[in-house]
Amino acid sequence: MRMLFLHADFVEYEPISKEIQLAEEGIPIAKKRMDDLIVVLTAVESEDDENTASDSSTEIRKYGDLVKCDQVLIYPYAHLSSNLASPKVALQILQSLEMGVRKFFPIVARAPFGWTKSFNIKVKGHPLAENARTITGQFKLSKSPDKSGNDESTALKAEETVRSSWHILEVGGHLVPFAEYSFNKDQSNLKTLTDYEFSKKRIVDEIPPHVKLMKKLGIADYEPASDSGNMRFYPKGKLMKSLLESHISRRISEYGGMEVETPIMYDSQHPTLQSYFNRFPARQYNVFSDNRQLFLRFAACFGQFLMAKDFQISYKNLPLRLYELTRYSFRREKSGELVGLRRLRAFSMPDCHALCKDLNQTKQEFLKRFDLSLRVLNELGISPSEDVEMAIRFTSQFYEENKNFIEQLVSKFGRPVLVEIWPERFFYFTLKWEFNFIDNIGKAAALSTDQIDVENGERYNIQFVDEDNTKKFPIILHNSPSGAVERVIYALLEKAARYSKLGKVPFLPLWLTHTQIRLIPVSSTHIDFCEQLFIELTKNQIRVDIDDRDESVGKKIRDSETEWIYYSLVIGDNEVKSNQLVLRDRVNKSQHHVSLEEIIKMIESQIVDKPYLPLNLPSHLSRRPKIMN
RNA sequence: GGUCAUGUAGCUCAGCCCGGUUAGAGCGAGGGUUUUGUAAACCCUAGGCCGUGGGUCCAAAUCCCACCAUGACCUCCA
Repeated sequence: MRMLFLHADFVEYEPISKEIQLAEEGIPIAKKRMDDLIVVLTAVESEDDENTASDSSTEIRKYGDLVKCDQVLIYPYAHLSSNLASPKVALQILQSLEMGVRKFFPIVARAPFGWTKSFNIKVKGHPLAENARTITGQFKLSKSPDKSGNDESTALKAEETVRSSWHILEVGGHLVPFAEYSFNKDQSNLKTLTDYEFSKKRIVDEIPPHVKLMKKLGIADYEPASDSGNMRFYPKGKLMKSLLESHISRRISEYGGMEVETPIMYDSQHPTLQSYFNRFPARQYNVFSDNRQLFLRFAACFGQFLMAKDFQISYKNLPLRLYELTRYSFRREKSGELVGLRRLRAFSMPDCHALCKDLNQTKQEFLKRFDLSLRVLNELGISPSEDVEMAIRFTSQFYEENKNFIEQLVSKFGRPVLVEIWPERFFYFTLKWEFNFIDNIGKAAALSTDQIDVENGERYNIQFVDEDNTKKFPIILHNSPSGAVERVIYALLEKAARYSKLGKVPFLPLWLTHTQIRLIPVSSTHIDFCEQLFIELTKNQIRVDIDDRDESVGKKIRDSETEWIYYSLVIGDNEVKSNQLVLRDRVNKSQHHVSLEEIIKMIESQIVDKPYLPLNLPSHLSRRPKIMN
């Protein structure tokens, strides 16, 4: 049975004439109207029976709970299916569905069966207002909610997900059904992830702490004049972003990714893109220009695939790695999902694809990228062994045929992982994994991810010439070794907040901080000496600034602390005379005598192999505007 | 869209329940004093259509209604 739920402000319908012989009798020819209701457009299919009807009424009840609505109109709508039941059976099942629904709703109506009807409906404008269901005897398919709609067919075509089974896969290959797995104390995050994915339960209701931190530290903020989920990044945040991006890009380049740049908007009528566009219309930003409907990309896939299609590729060139860091990818996520930097509508995403010759090469390449992801994430300051949990999803067929390979991934990760198994392939990929960061309010956010895509090579007509001189479609891997850059910042801030909660000193990685060392002159007469130090440190690619404001030393120290600056040097007469400096270390809460050379060495040793960018603020604090507290 | 919050100075907030001088504080900003030794020097000043619109009242930041904005949750995540 196929159903399309529409949460409507009102519906008006009027039977016009009998359409088929078996049409219901005694139907008054009069316009009917109902307000604030759920319209269930329904098509009964050939294999449907009383059970499907009963399952369907349960689905309607659930939807009613969801949108808090207690009126239902069952509206026969044959156009939903190309596999209709015979009219006689269909009417019976519709009647039985009606009976079922009456148990759950005080007001239930059914439009006459077998009649040509005119109808007028106003669908509500919220994300859940359109919802499609397919109910069969075997399993239940449900469709993700769609936007209030203009295009009904898109809602029907939209992606269906099957009910999947959940497991925990241990290192060594032991696969345990979720329900039978007992989590030990160290696995509380894995448990949280599982609960989050599986039962969709939350631990607590509060604002994630990174939202306050991103403002307080002058990293990022909401921009009320834009669409929500489009953030502004202050100088410190912009620097941090640039550094993260540059490091990620370098590692991908070392791995072999060829960096490219592709357009951010695409024609929604383009034949290759059309199916994608119609699949997720609710999540697109649309731009109308010159009578064309363009949509903003939600990933770098299109650009790279359209590009690869025009390459001349030999099997000798594979695996072929293409990389782009999108600034931006756009996803018009539902407003209620947007929180601080966790999920945005415009975000920067490293997106690296690899075209592979066959499954064998795919698996080798996949492992390589798994290592790359582990490494990158770790270098960014997010520890794979402490801060993230892994989830892996695949079809049962892929598992049966590639058990060893999957176990290899788990053993590389080194801890049990959450597994979702699909009975069939419903997406373009056969396997995907992701690293999930669990934040302080028990929400999971995916960072690194990789997928094995067996569909888009053909869809985009990307071909390579194989050894036997025939053209073939490659398998495509989709990897982001870090996940969205903004989300990395979110994870780092949440991690720092966790430290804070545990009574430790919160900090961000030294190589990402705007000021690595602050010079604090005791009085204005010491500023000259600070400037000499400044030149020396800057020459060694250390970001340094001078607090030359007319404030007390105590005040300047305090500000340095609240800005989370690792190192401060108070410069007074003693330092000018002796050349011995006293280094204040915020994280270790200590002070010790050192020389300038030692400081340079120490900082260099901590940021080794990380990119450097100069300070993105005036070097003298007296020249800086107040950006945030 | 639903539920629940919130909206007062650049920022963080108090005042609202129980209506009544000229709406307060801290931080920040401007001016001055101070030239400072490891987490907040001192003094002065300027900042407010109390989200918007209605209503009740002699009187509304305060009570009522509507709207708008923002957030959390519901839901979901190519």
